[in-house]
Amino acid sequence: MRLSRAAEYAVRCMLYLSTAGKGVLVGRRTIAREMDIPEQFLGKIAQQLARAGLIEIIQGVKGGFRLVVPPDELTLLMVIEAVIGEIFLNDCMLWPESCGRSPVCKVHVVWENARNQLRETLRKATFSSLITESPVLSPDAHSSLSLLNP
Amino acid sequence: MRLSRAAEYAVRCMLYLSTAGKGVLVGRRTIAREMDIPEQFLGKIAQQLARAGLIEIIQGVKGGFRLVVPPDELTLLMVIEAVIGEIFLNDCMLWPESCGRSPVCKVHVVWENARNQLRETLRKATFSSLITESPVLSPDAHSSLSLLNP
DNA sequence: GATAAATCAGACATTTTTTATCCTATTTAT
DNA sequence: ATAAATAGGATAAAAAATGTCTGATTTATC
Ligand code: SF4
Ligand code: SF4
Repeated sequence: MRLSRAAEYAVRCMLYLSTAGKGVLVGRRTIAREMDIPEQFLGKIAQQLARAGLIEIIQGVKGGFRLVVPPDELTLLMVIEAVIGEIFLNDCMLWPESCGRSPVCKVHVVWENARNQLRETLRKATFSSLITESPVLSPDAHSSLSLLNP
Repeated sequence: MRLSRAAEYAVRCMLYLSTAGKGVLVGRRTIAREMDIPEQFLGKIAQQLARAGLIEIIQGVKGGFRLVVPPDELTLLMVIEAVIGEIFLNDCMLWPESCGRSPVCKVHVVWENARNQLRETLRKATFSSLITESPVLSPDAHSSLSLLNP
């Protein structure tokens, strides 16, 4: 029940590219060094991000990656699911037929809600909001903090 | 990013025990057969549930498992975390020192909120509510459904 | 055009996690 | 005593995650 390292690397890569700005070309080596990602592994991850249409990969001398989607349209969910596939949390979400109980199972419904909630939270996190310096509390800080003391 | 099969089996086992009622002894074989769980594997999982204080294991002829906690105090979160450990979603939740960015990282904060939200959802799901027959919409059906159409 | 610097993409290797099963010991009702 | 049941450590098999290697390809520059 944890994020894969590959997805975390993808997020870091996109943080760097978002800071550079849409369309700005950045070398793979630079990103790997600055964000503590094994360079070859980053190559593999970048392939997935490119296939998902999030970045463009440039070959040759002075090659590298460039952001295709503007940071304010790019979400954590997009980046993570580009790498690990759609989030389902429980197998019976993806294959309801794998468990005969699914049509009447209330646990199934809980997972459904949990999944929607999680994906919604990740969808709301745009990269433009993630790369801004953290000066003060965000507007919805209260609703977030309220979760800490239930 | 998916629940382990062991945790799903644990949930099913506890569903069965909750239906039987607190303190009622049920044979391991019975549970395994009724809930489609490999019996030996169920034995391993039961050890974890017992260590967490959720069930009691009785040896000998006519042995089996019995629920220690009343179903209305037993939550999905308790059962799942008894098996897979506390949910953290991202490694930097458990070990903030694993990433030097954690003190200022806004992604970190998103994961913190997502984690709290998920655990809260699972904490609200008591087994007494999970085993009731599903006749009509629950009181909070609207808030749940609203997530489906964001 | 040749060269060199960069990435691509498939195959391969290693490690970790998950999912069990085996087998002997122990417990307990009869 | 016997037999039915679970305990618990060891082990095995499978799957997933995490990288790395290598030859091919692309492209700026000389
Ligand atoms: S028992 Fe319910 S939650 Fe578990 S796999 Fe079946 S449908 Fe899904
Ligand atoms: S970059 Fe942020 S989210 Fe990723 S590991 Fe570091 S602190 Fe956690």
